[in-house]
Amino acid sequence: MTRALQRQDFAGDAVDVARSLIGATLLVDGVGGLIVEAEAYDMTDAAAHTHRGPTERNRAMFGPPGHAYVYFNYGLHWCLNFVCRESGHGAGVLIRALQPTHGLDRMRQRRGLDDERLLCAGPGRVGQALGITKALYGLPLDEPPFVLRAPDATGAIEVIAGPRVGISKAQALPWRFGLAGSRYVSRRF
DNA sequence: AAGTAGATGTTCT
DNA sequence: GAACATCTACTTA
Repeated sequence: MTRALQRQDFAGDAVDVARSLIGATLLVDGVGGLIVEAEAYDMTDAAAHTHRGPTERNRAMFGPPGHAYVYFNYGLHWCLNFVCRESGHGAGVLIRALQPTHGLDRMRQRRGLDDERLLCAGPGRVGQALGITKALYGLPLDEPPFVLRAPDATGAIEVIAGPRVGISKAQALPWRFGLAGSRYVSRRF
């Protein structure tokens, strides 16, 4: 059994937190898996929702670390982020892909798909598979329905980095992190 | 294998 | 009214 992540584990820089989350376990109501892809966003970064300061939508990102920031994207997809740094910094990590380990049946129901590899390979897919909605907005990550556990330390975790996906600004920053060799990432690095 | 179009609704200018 | 931290289905090869 690995260590449960505490709110303090999210107090660091978003880039550091994103890297350290690769290999961690994320469950929502018992459904989820290993985080194999995540991206960092920060107020100093033109691609971030928080770049222009606090708004109604991004309010949670300016709150305390270790909480959920959920947003509705392209009119279709719910995406899950973890708030980082101390309050006021507008930093966070977008969960982009999981290797499914828990509640595969539930994921298949919600996704209407059989292929394990496509259940959580992308932020919108993660949102659908885990049942992410506005109801989770601002909730702490160290309490139900969330379960977050540190990566299993028995195996070395090889993390690779690259440019983020689907943004039109700050494209050069290598703030996308992934588990090397994983077939569950949304795209190759 | 790679590229394009369409869906769909909230946020911000 | 444009942009948007995306996904799917469909085309072309």
